[in-house]
Amino acid sequence: MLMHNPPHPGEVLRELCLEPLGLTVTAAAEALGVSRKTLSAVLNGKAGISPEMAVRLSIAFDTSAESWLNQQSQYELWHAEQHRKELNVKKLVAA
Amino acid sequence: MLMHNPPHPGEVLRELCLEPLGLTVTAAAEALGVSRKTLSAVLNGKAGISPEMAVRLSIAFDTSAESWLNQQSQYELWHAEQHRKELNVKKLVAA
DNA sequence: GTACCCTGTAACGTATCAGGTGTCAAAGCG
DNA sequence: CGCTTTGACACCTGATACGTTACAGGGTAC
Repeated sequence: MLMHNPPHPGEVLRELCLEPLGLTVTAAAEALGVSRKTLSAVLNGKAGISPEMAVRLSIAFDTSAESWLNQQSQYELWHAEQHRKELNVKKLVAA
Repeated sequence: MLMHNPPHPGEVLRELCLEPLGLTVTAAAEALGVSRKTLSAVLNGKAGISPEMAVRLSIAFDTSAESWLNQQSQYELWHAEQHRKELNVKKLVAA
């Protein structure tokens, strides 16, 4: 299982896509077809990477949409696991 | 890429977890700690598998939360890909 | 027929969240 | 000093996950 808090996918996005290309948030947002705020929110961890956003990233940066979505899933899953004991779930099959 | 419409993860859940164990929706919902309506919505494709639900499933059925979440991601991604051409995204790196 | 259980679903309210528009502070440039 | 650009924030909207309650329909047992 994941032991440590994974970084926001937006953090990875900034380091792996924007910075290497010297792209500003405004320029990247325009290319992606979203508002500056929307991209800004993603980059700062205020919003996740939606399936639609993953497709946008895959087109603009010629990457895999799945990888972005998987990163997002792992991030959300890690946070959900932190509340595992409060879920009050009964086991239906033996562990 | 995915060529065909993937099934709702809820459909898989019903066939792989509920039916083999002879579980009713009511019984499974109670064990999972959610309302019958919530589980029913998932099973019938009216709702997706949330990260929290994935953790619930992993506990109750001793399965991988990741696999459920990945199925959900693939499902959402396939639908998002269907609108790829309407997104108006500019390529920032060569394909 | 009557009673009971299981199911799906509609209506209502809650919380969360992606996204857009508008505004504002800070930094760069004439 | 102005002025543009950039990036972050506040507010509103639409969608969704979840809960409760209630209803209609199909079984099955009595």
